Amino acid sequence: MKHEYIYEDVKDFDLEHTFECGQCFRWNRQPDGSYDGIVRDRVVNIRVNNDDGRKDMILSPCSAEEFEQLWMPYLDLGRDYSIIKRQLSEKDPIMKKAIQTGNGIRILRQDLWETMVSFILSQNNNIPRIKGCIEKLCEEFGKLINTSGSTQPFYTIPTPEVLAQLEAEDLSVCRMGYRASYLIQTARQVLEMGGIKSLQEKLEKAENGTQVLEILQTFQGIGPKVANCIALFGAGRMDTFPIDVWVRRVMHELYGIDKKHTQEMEDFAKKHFGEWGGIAQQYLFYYIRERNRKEAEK
DNA sequence: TGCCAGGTGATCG
DNA sequence: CGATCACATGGC
Repeated sequence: MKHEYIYEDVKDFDLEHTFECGQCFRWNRQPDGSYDGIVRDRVVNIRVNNDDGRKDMILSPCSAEEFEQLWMPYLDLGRDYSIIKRQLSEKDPIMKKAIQTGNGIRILRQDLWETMVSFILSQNNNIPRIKGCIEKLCEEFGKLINTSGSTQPFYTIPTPEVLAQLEAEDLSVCRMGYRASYLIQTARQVLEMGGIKSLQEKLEKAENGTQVLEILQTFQGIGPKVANCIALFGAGRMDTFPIDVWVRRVMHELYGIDKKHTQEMEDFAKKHFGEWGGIAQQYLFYYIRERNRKEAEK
């Protein structure tokens, strides 16, 4: 009998919107609508019982202690999103609509190294293929996770120590193309600076968001966009604003900013969305992709 | 078949 | 600086 943990009456949380808004790559929808996810060396299933508007979140397997220490912060459940949503909705009808569409998105507080790997692989790539590259990488070079009773094996993300010893050809089985050498070089750079813990401390000590981005951009394969994603999803910097092709589309179609004017977009985001830029960006990202998906269906 | 995908690095005016 | 191009891979 698996141990379950029930988090009762969860607010502002939607499984699909949170796990399929492009911020994470190791959560998979199950036939019953629940999600299996791999985080560090844990595997868990999360489902939500929707009872007359009241939602209970059920994690399995999960102890009370594990919930407090791992899942509570990971799922960002300590934050009151209703205040943020209200602030963003005011004075901006476009954002208001986007928030309605992606209602229940939470920004996951992911592992720093995992986000570095994930978003280095994300460049000039599409989400299904990114997921495939990451899974193959874990299968080949990660550690098998002990899940007693599970039919299917799960693996961790390989550490910088493991990846630093490889050559680009070793990764050819993962089909990540030219990004393979970026990954290896970045792993080596991380070791040179004393390991991932050391980088984490460095980021925590940074004076502001700009400095965080500067540090991240010293790694091979990490430019402005990828650095913003790592800062947002892997370092808890909610004040960042990753600008990718989809956000460019939103900024152009909905806010009337020229697609080439990146600086103008950054200034607009800072002024308009301020400290919650990252959350605003996720709503916009989800909104435009959802709209695009529905258009394609027709 | 050519274009696109959560871009970046290198190179050239 | 800003513009331009190559870079692997697979889906449509």
